[in-house]
Amino acid sequence: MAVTLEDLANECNVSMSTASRSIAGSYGISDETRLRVLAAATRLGYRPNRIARGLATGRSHTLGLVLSDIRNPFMTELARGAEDAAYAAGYDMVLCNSDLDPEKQVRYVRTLMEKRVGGIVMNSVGTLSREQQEEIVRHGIPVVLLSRQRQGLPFSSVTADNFAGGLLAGKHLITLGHRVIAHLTGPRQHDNLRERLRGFLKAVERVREEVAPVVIYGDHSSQGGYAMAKTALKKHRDVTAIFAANDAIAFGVMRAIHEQDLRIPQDISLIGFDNVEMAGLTQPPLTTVHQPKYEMGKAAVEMLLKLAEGSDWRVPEHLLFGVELIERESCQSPKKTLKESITTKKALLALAGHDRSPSPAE
Amino acid sequence: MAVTLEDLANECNVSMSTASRSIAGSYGISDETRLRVLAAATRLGYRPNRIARGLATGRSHTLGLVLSDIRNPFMTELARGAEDAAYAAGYDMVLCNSDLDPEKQVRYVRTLMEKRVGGIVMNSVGTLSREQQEEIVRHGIPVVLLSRQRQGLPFSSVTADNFAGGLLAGKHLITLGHRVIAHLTGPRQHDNLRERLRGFLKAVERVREEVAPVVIYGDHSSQGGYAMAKTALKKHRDVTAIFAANDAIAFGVMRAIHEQDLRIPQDISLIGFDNVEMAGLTQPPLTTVHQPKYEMGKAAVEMLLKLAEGSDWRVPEHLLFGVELIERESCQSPKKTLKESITTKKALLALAGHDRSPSPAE
DNA sequence: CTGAAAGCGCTAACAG
DNA sequence: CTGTTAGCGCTTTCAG
Repeated sequence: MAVTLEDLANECNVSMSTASRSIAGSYGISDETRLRVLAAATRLGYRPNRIARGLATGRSHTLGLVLSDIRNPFMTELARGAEDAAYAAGYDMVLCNSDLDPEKQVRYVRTLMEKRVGGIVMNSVGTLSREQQEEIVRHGIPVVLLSRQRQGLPFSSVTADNFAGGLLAGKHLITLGHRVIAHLTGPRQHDNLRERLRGFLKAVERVREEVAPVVIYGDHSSQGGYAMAKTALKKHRDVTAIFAANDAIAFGVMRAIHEQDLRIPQDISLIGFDNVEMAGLTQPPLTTVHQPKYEMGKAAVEMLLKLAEGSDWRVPEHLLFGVELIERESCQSPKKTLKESITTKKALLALAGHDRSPSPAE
Repeated sequence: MAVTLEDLANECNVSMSTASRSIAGSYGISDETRLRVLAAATRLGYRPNRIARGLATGRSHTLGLVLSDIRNPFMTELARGAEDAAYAAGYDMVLCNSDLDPEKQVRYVRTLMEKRVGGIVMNSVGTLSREQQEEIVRHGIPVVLLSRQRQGLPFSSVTADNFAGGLLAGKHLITLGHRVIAHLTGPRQHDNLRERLRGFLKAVERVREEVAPVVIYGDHSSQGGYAMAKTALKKHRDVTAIFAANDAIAFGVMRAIHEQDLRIPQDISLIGFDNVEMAGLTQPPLTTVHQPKYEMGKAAVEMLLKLAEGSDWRVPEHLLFGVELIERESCQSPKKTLKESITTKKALLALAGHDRSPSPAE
């Protein structure tokens, strides 16, 4: 049905190899024949069959991306960076939503391996058993872990500096003068969240005698954030600031705070983590720790491609991206007097030091 | 390097066909040999090479999904529905972000065709030239348009009832008593948006003599929404309600309204469209028109699979999903007296008729 | 129930 | 510069 290379060769009275070379643009073909073949190709509407080519060359020019759920805006950004890098290199990217379900995860990885993809960017290894991970290693397919790390396996990784981020957030709140700070986070086993917590605690440590950190574990989603905030606000009435372990949690917190008829930042300061797009659009705009999500996704497939195309076996690389505090309008110093309970935006901005103009004292 | 079917066959002292049949689980193999082969397969760590299989069978068990940008939460939801349906059917899905760039679009579609995918779910046809669209038709690859329609081409489609949605939104605002309503939308050529506008205008028409609709065109993003709201609020000071053509626009509108020190819904009612997840998390939660995004994505690949697997040529199908008004807290009747400028949530809910308990009068 | 053999469409030595 | 010849790893008639 479809026109094949052989048809094309016949049409031009050349051998298949000549036709093949002309299409591929390889060396050793006279301009004249190449052009003739190319012309015939468009005339006949020839489309190379990449799967045949893949069988012959052993490379599918496809990559796999497995993550828990593309609907998470954080992942979405990673995915976009990854896809762009793949596209730039002439690769396609198959998307796999594992939902952290071990069975789906395994099935996806198997399929990818069976399709002989050039490599896999993986965001969710946690649920893979040791044995399964070793199966992957044995198979020899390049893998890079994205926003995730794993000890003891020869997988490369690209991550953000979660510890530094936690430290940054903690410091910011402390510098602002907060002394009773709640940190709302997710499951204890979650490596990234654990690092953020560690960073936060480190910040607190420096002023150990005056600061009371309260750590609440829950679901790292907006629902979880809502629930955790409710308990935090009830149990710890003296809390003046909340550090949410990610922006989704922070959104839930905002809702809870508003429901209590409290104001952000006048009554409670709030800081998030990730800097997803929506963080700039809430009321008030959320101060948060920025992770270079797009760049991380991009870097992950670039690293993967190096592994996939480099013939030699290399030791795993680990790329660590820096993070950055994005100051918006959800934090201010805790109010001590009624007077400091400022409501006009202008005054708030001035207080938060948002004014970018050169300070007169400098 | 990798163990092949031949290796497996040798190991078991059977022919390749027997081995093949055992793996595929086809009929006509004694349980005994099948089990023997299967055992050997796991023992040797045999992984079928799907690309070889694809070449032999002519089916790649892969689908393509091309959309403008996965970072748009609306698309993300479509994509997830699509991917789930693909997974359920044993297909993989390659993700293509076209950015509405004609060149990328073409390159993606070509690659997909060359990889002999079973079909393509397309959200962005608009930028394809007539000629290119016909190339696709000629190629014979199944295509279903997702959240997009195209006249004159034999492409199936699944869309939401945008007209009904616009009507719903308009009616809601009018019923609430609003008489000066602004509709903030995107480019005029955008089919879905045009339908929403049409629905809105239809709602307005019924009370033509008293209602003044003002339509503002801009960018259908939060930035665009912000900008459009600014002009709307400046030029039309009597506006009491805004219908944003999608939730992203609405988020920008919220920001603009807050910046003017106006309140939602006390001063301005706001209604969106799409019902993305974040709509339930803003302050106040956004009233909006729900599109069954996930289901639409799912339905699109199910339809595609029918086309891909059904041998016979069928006429294009068009699936139209209903929409639904989700009443949250961003709308109320326009205030006429100072007294009606209610601020407590309880009173607001009562006013908006959110109380689900049986009304005493019924 | 099992085996032999002919491809699927393309690439890649290896000769000319 | 161009043609010949083997495969790549699997499925699938067609015989037995």
